[in-house]
Amino acid sequence: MKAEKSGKKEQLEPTRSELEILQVLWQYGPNTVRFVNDKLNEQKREVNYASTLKLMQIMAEKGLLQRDESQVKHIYSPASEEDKTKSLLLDKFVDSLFNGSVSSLMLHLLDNRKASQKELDDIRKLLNKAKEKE
Amino acid sequence: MKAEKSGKKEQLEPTRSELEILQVLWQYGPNTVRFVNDKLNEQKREVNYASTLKLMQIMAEKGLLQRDESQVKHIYSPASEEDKTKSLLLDKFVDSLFNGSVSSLMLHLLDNRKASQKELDDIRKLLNKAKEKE
DNA sequence: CCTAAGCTAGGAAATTTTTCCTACCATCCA
DNA sequence: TGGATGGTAGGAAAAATTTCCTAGCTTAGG
Repeated sequence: MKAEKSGKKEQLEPTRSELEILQVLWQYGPNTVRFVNDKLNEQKREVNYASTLKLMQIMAEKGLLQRDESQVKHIYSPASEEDKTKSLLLDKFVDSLFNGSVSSLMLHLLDNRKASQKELDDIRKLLNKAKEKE
Repeated sequence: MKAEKSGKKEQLEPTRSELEILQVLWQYGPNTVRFVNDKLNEQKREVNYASTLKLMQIMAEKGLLQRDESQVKHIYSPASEEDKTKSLLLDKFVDSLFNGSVSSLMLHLLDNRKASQKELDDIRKLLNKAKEKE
């Protein structure tokens, strides 16, 4: 166990599989295991129902998900906000790969041609907005 | 085994620990296990020499590292270019977290205040350069 | 009421990743 | 020459992650 047993609910990093589940819940909102499992099978890959169930139970234990047990079919939802979780992961990613430098990250993105023209424009707008705020 | 035994040398994703090692090699260039292990202990966390050795051996087997055995002290270097590996990881990251949308990623970065003023300027310059190329 | 269908929970096991003990080989130098 | 030092290799095993079998409970339908 890496996490504290009690006390601080500091955000912890989801694993790969856990992230897949979070994505479904982010996209479709709080839902049952059955629903999530179906979506995983549609959108990602074949997974057994019991596997998804187990994983979501574990995530609830870890505090990654919240669970409403008032119904027979438990409803799970992300415990932390989507933005917060993504930002955490993003920070770690930038730190680990680009030494914390966002512009260095951008450089790679541009080289990649991963960004379309429209996206470049969007990004420009974002930057201008950010500038206005100052 | 997920990887092919032979044939295509398609790029495979380094694990977390493997990434730490790559980072040292990227930063300092080809080096010995001893060197890498020392840097890991200085910069990251405590690791046993044999662990680092083993991991680097595995990475060499996988094709993540190249190894010069002509000396007693083997010299390891990344098998793939830094940029290429980082771009691969970046692509996967953007796909998995932001549905492939770079501007959505940027939005998060800006909200994060992860980017300093200077960095924002740098990014603007990058974008302008990208624009000129068109 | 009985049964089929669907759900959760509890193991257990398979896989993947990480760690490190230990044997053995080479080199340096007293 | 012989011992200390420092290197690689080969297991083995610990730890973390993922998978899924199965028992037992609940509910809806006939």
